[in-house]
Amino acid sequence: MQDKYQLLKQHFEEIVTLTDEEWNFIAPHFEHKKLKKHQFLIQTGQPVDCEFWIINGLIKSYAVDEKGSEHILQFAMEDYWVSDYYAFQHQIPATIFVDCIEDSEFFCLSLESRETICQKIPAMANFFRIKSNYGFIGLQQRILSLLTQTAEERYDALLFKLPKLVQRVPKKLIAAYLGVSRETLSRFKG
Amino acid sequence: MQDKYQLLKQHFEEIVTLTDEEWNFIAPHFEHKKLKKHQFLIQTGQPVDCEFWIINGLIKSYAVDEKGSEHILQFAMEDYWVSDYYAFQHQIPATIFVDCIEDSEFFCLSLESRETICQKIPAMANFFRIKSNYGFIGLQQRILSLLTQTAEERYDALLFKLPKLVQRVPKKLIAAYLGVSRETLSRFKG
DNA sequence: AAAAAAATGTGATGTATATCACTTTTTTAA
DNA sequence: TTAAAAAAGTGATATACATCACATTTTTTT
Repeated sequence: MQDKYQLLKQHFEEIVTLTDEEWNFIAPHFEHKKLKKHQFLIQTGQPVDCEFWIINGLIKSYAVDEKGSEHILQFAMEDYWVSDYYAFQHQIPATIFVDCIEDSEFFCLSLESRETICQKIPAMANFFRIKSNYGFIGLQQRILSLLTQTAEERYDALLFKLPKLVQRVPKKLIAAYLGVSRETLSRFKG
Repeated sequence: MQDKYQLLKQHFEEIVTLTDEEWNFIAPHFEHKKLKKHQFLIQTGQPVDCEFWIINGLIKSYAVDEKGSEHILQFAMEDYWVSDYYAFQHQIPATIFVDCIEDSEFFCLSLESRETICQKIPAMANFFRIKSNYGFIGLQQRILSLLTQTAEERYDALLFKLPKLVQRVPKKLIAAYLGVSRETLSRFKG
């Protein structure tokens, strides 16, 4: 399992540098876990103990509306972070689901651990700051795409940006991510 | 002008604590500026030298599509941060506009200054990390609202959340923020 | 390998919202 | 304080997309 921790260390060191001493402090805060396809990391109403860093597999976070339709907030694959960040940050019950589209392996980090790490190790505060910045920018781009583009344009853009993801998951999930019905999406492009 | 700097210090100290020495290092990196209604902080094609912390007034950031329509990414009022974060982070020309809806006063912070401050003062790395987190969460909420709600539901939610903003700005700007035409918005509610 | 479940495709129809055109009201500036 | 500009309201019409219903194909499970 040690090799999985090396992946995590490398992930941090893409952005900041860590001494061995720092890494030895950080690593024990992360718990390694595996789940199979269709299993949940987070369910609405339940406490959100962790955020997750994906080692491999494919995970989705999504809201379910009154009619029972899914609306996908994020596809998370290897090297991505995912949680119900609203609930995690405020330490309240989850309002979204997070589950595995494929068998997945990941590390769990509690809010308390994250704060401890960031207080103790400035490089990690910078790591999470910079990651969060990029996340923010990505979401702004997505909001612009929702405001300025048609559903078909958003589909084309996603096909261009993440062609493998579009192959990898059922089209109804792509539709739920783009904000379009699966029937309408099925009529695009050809 | 010193009092304006005190507001900025208080803004940081809502989240982290700073020694006098730290504050003396930080403050000179912020430049105080004022602009009048309709003046630009950022224009597409121009370099994005700064992010901005709003002291007072009202500012909007928005994209303009091929047809010339505005799509509003953010309304920024006192105590908010705003920039073209995509361009700012990557140090490329702006792809959105940022201008004043009302006469406004703000502080400017360059990317270089921000990074210097965060490297030198861990508390500030944590400040920006935490701020960025909240920003990320806010954008996720907005994406969910765009995916799950009708235009009228989004309008009602905004009326509930920021009633004063809805009073304060032309409805066509509210429409451009919600992702609905001004005509349709004008038919809501009553 | 067979049966069940899930995903996909497609026609018919409905609807939320966009667009266009014009009028009225309010705000801004000369 | 008057003219000009911007904002707001509203009818008529157009359209992107949703929904429903059902057939077909693909994947999963036993």
